[in-house]
Amino acid sequence: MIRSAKMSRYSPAEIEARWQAAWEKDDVFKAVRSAEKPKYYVLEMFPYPSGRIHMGHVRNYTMGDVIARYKIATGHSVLHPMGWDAFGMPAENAAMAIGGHPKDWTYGNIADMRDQMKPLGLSIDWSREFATCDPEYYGQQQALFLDFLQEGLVYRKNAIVNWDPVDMTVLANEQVEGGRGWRSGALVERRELTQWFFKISDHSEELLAALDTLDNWPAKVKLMQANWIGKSRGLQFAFSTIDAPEGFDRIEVYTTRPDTLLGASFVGISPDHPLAKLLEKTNPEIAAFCAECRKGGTTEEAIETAEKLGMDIGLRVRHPFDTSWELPVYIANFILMDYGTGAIFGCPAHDQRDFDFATKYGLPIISTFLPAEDADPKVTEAFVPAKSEKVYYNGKFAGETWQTGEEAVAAAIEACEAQGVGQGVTKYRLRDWGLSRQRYWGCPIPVVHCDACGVVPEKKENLPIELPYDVDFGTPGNPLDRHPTWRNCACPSCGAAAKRETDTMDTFVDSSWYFARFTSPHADTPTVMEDAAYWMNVDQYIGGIEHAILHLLYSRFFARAMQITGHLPESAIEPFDALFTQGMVTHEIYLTRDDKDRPVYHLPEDVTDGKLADGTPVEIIPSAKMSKSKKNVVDPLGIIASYGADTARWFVLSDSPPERDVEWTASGAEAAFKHLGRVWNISTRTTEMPKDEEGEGDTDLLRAMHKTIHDVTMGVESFGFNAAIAKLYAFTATLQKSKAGHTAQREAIMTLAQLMAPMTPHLAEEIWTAQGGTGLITTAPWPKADAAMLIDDTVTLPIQINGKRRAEIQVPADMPKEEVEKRALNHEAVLRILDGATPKKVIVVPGRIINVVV
RNA sequence: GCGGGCGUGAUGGAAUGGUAGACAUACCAGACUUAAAAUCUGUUGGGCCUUGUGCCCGUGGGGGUUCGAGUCCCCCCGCCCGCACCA
Repeated sequence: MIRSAKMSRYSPAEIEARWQAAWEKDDVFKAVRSAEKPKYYVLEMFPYPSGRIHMGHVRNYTMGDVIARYKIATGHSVLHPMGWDAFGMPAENAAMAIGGHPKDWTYGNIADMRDQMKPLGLSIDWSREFATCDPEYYGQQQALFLDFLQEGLVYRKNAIVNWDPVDMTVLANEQVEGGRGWRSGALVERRELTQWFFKISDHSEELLAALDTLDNWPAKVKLMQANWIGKSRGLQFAFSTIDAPEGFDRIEVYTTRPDTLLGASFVGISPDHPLAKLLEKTNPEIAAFCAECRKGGTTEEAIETAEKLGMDIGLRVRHPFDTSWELPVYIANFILMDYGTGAIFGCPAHDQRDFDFATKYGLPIISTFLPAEDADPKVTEAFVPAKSEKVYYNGKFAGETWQTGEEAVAAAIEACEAQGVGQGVTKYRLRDWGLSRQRYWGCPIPVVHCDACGVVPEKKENLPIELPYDVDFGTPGNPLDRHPTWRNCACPSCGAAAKRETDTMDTFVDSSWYFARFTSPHADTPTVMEDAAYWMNVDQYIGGIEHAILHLLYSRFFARAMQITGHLPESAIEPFDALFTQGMVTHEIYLTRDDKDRPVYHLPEDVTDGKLADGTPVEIIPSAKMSKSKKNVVDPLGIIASYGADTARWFVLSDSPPERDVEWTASGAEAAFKHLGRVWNISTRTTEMPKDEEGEGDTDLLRAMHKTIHDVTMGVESFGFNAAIAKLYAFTATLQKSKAGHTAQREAIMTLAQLMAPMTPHLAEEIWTAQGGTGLITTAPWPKADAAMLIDDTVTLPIQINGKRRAEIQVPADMPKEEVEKRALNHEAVLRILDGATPKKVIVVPGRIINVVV
């Protein structure tokens, strides 16, 4: 039994540890399957174990915690787990930079971060914790991989990587800086390797169509995913070539704008197109050009922003509608082999990129449609109207003369098919997911290369294939490749000596099913159907908008793949019922300049009133993402030490809407702390009040209380935490000024504590106990607003004249519209402004507003 | 370059298409105090005059829809996120 000390001053350091111990002792956050209660699964995107928590974590996990605690109070059986996205490059980089081993570094960081997280008082079931680098986890991931392989969901093909020719190693995109390797500074090249792929593209249509079922996802995320999948309807057809090398008498192209076929002025192929590859073998000029095109990074951004280069390879093709019309063929660096057929036709009049290209290489620019019938067909820039806009087609082709782009495309496909020129095709931009990584600190791909049997899956009983510990990071590249013995194994098929695959998996694989693993985190199969069926789906998923596409799309694919392989029920193929994307925590940047005018950054604690300790004024850059290099960081541990976790939790929720960035300010944190102190003082005052004296305004206080219950409940349910907190501030002020009697005040302060409990659980427990509440506030039922107390007898309606507010009237809430209108028109100010004029129209929105139009 | 989002007082922000600026910070003023801190109370978008129950302007800029726009539509500017090997 917990007895609070005699209440005097609000001292979080003392109460927070005590209540955390109480929750742990009672196991209140242990997720238990229950037959009576509805379940609720709340999950925040798990962190990378960098070693230090930052304010962004505090905000993210506090939001999830508010939901979890609210759901506990509303009678749910709650699953709120935590784990670690623990594989990845930073651990290897640390090993290279400062020595040590990725495993030791990672587990050390996890221990540190767990220690930093626990004082926040989060409602997490720590018994379910795991790290993706635990062999227990990644062994099950290997089992999933083998099942996917058997189902044909995984295959091998060649793909392009960034190659550092000096370090002789593959580079991640972030390791390519301005087209050069980050360590060696060498110009990066593109190189082909055989790699493993998940067949996510087989599910393009499904993943696109199912977005419509995700009612509780932000529309922007669904839109981004839809655009990423990129479904298009176009025409695939061939240009016949003139005197081309053998096997290339046709060049297949795909276009989404067949209606512009009469504006074609050249054919472009990718430097990786089979024809380009053939020609570069014998033609040194073409070889040099292709090599030039292959310089630089592999990102779409790098390719799209690079200067457009092309080379006329001398080959000519015939236009499908006019065999006397010949077009040149260019190799061009902006054409992707991965999309369509790796070949396009260029229509400079209606595509800005083609326009720039044609201008550069002196190619003809032929208009096929115009904004108006009498518009000048001479083109000075690409005319690219929305596809839904009607335009005038000046060349004879297909469909109406005046039609939208969409109509024209459909008509063009139909016409081409009828003439035997190609066929209508639906394509998707989404590519298969390359999962091979030539790195050590990841989940080993459980396959074996046998001279006799080829690529053979490892036997499940040999899992997990564990990473060897004795590796060296002295030289760049994958230490698994260099390991003296680890690769050696017996072929699972024929038993002969064979070699292990040394590639490991993309860390996106690790994070694509962890949410399912949390439902049975220590099982010896990836999931347990019964547990998965009970806890899935995640009812509320919370994380950063930066994961809007890849992580969420991959997870959606994995849920389908796991369903196909019998690891998830059909009901869980859309694993996240509701998604919320939260904003960042930002802070001002403080800087001075050195003698060369370079910025010198200063920590917030070294700056007071815009000055350093020695009086030097600092430049201030507002609202910047917290980053170590800019020194605009606030350490949550320091804040917890000064003010307590409740203050940190309260502040990160109070100042901004959760989906937007919040600026951390010292004064804001101070204010949050003061406010919690005020609430504490009200509780103390209540306990010291005479118990049997009559007060004044009991009903007014309780009315305000019920309104607050209503508003805060709505706020929590709709992620309006900042608005909910504003209501709590207002109610605190009302309570503080109230002269109500003890019974009403006690009810008010206990209710206030309950409404605050999801945000400031320690303070809430302390007040609950001080007021004689039963049990823990954490498990006490959420207060219910009394509907009768929410209805006002009279309402104040603003009166607008021509949309400008000119007066207001008080009327009974249930007064009929006609009566309200009559009263408004007889209002003194209204009569004065109307000055005898007759209103043309009077709009009365009951309970809202009156607008008089003259 | 392409896709998505955001932009409101000195500051963070509030506002189912219906009183723009709730709530908080900061500032200023007052109470308490020998004083300071702490605490409490109050004022504060800009402008105008005739100081009123007053008028005009005001939600990045420009245009539009509507009785009514911060909110919806179009164009522009700025910032942020993503672009498939960062997590």
